[in-house]
Order: sequence, then structure tokens, then C-alpha cells
Amino acid sequence: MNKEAAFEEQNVGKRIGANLRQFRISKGMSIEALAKQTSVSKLTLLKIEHGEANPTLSVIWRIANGLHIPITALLSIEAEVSIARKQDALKLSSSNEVFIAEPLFHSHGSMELYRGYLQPYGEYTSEAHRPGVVEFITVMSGQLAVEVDGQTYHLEEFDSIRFKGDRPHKYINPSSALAILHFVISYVPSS
Amino acid sequence: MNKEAAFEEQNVGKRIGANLRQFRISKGMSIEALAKQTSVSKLTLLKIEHGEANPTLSVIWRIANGLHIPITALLSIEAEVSIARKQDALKLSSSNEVFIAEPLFHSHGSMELYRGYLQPYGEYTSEAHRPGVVEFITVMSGQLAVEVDGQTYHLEEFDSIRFKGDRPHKYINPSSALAILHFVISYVPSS
DNA sequence: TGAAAAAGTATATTTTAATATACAAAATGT
DNA sequence: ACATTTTGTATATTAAAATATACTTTTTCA
Repeated sequence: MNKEAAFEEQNVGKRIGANLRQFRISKGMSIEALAKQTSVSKLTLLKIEHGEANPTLSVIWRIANGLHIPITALLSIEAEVSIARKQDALKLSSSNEVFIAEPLFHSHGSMELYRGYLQPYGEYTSEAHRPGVVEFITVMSGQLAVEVDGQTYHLEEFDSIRFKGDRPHKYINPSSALAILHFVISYVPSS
Repeated sequence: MNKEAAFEEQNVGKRIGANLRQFRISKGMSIEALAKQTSVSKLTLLKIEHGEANPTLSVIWRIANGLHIPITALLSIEAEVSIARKQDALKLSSSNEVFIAEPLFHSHGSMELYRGYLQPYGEYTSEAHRPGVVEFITVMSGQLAVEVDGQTYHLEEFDSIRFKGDRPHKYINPSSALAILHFVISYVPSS
């Protein structure tokens, strides 16, 4: 089984197994209880937890479903504390860009966070991202209109929007005040 | 195959297949070229793209690897446009909770978004979440102090913090103004 | 329009995931 | 210490994933 060398090298199975065990135990379930709840046999679950399995998508899905967690949660890893301070007003006003996006933290798995500033009455058209990308935008200050697929959505302060980012879309600031925005860009699925 | 009813009902296979096809085509590859690059047979790829397969983890991983995308991008399933409006001030002020968290959207893969309100001088201690969980908090209005591992971090308006959420932590509003917060809770891995 | 590439179909085979059952070992709780 | 639950092992069977090969249809494009 040479074509699976890298697969085994990276311990994909073991990592998933360890995760599964954590999830199961954190829910206080026995393997048999989980077997019942997921319709996956006890032995299969056991093998997966030990990293000795190569489960099918169906089995992976049934487990995630039975645990009420997303499939991708079965692949998680850690991170530490860090803070992203707001940039100086100076630095900001000196820019003549209509739209500025500041990455808040280094890319975290399949997710990125940005702080965005859109000038009064400014418009910005974004390229389509990769398929599967989903954007979440929250208005922290001011107002925002988002145009996706011909539709325009108006957001007031503290409103949020979610949309598929794999098509072109446009941000519009319909007001005379600077719009301060919060972006989450994600690949992550919905179960 | 009754235990896979929900699996098939939700078209998990078809949606993932459609994903794969998008990725492949966006890279301008033929199925055979992909077969060569991933060490997965042409027929298997074909079946997966058509949603007629139940691929093993190993195959899923080899494909993601061959395409140089994270496994979660491949397993990522759709999402539409939806908006979460800020709750009425009424509903808010009528509450006597110190801390209120409103889910913004339904759980999105390994990530959840909340809007949070912490009363003036209010304090809230959060349980430790699951291992692997990371929290991102952004102050949309007011101020916030976050206590993690004995350390206290002070945030001003529009600042953000990231920390491991798998230990107890505390939110403190050190000011006389309502703090309005944005939360991202994530399991997401870093590879 | 005609050749070449890509996509899809058909069939048969090999490999292995998944399950069932029974039993042994280890951990847990009273 | 003992009964009970939970975990892990052994063995055998069934179902199906993955592949190989050859062929047909469709698409591409020069």
C-alpha cells in the first residue's frame, strides 16, 4: 500500500481517532452507547479511535452526526493567546484606499479574520473566492450594503450577513460615516 | 442500507462530488490528470464527482492532498445568504442577565458566531470548552477585559483577542457602558 | 468536419471496510 | 473484594470500495 504512505506518515487516522475519543468521552458516552447512537458498529468505532481504520465517508458522517458535531470538527488542533489592536486613526486617514482589510490573526485552519474599513460612499468589488468559501460580515460601526448575485442586502450597525463567497460580490457604504467591519472568511461546511 | 438514509437524504456525497468537480475544473485538470496526481483511479474519481461513491478517508485525503487543499475544503458543503439582525433594544433591556449571547447563524461547520452583550461592570465566567476550541472575540462597542490562565487582557473598541477556549475564562466589562461583542468559536485545525 | 482529448459506461476482479458474535482483560464503582 | 461496565481481542462473514481494462459517447478545437 505505497500510495498511502503520506497518509499514514501524517497520522491522519490516528489524529481523527484521538479526536473522536475526546469528543466521545467529553460527552460521557461509552463506545457501545456511541455505536447505538451512530449506527456504526462498536468494533469499527474502536478501530477508528485506535487509528487502525480507514473509515468511509458514510461512517465518518454518521459519527459526526451522532455526536452532533460537524465532520470537520474531527480534525482539530490547538492555538495560543494573541491580540490584534485597532490601527491608529492616523495610519488610517492617511490612506486613500476606498477599502482596507487588516488581517486580525494569522490564518487559522480553514478560517481567516479581518477588520475592514470602507470609506463614506465607497464601493469595493471583491473577486470570487475559491468554491466552498463562505463569508461572514458584521457591521461594527456605520452601515453596509452587500451585493451578491444581483441582490443587495442592507445592514445596520451590529447586523451580520453570511453568503457564499465563491462568486463576485460588492461592498457599498451608503452613508457619510466610515464603515468599520468584521470579516470571517471560511471554508468550513455546515454538517 | 437503512442506516445511511439520512446520509443520502442530505446528499452528502453529491455535494462533496460537486465540490471536487469545481476544484478540479478551477485548476484546469482532467479526471485522468487528477487520477495520476492523487493516485486515485479515474473511475473512483468519476464516481465521487457523480455522488455515486462512498470514498474512504484515505481516498478523500489523497484527493485533497493532490489538489493542495485542506481536507475540510473538500468536505465543505454549501451555504446561502442569510442575515442576523441586531435584536431590539427592548428585548435586550428587559433581560436581567449579565451576559447574553445570541447565535448569529446556525453552526457552520467547525465554527460558530455569536453576538454578545455584557452589562456595565458585569462579569461572566465561561466553562472550559472542548479541547481544541479556539475563541476569537472582537469588541464592537465599549470595552472588555478577558481573563485566561490568570492573565487579564484589556481590549478597547474594535480590538480583537484570540485564545484557547479549552480552559475556564472570564469576561469583564470594566466600564459604565454596555459592551457589544463579536464571538467566533472554532475547532478549526491548522493544516 | 474530422481528429484528439476528455468524459462516461460496462464488466470483472481484488482488496478491504464493516459487521456479528463470542470471549478476555481492564477499569469502575459500591 | 466483587459485581458490573467498559474496553479490547479473535475469528469469520458479508458488503462494498477500489481498481484494471476495454469500449462508447461527448466535447473540444484546430
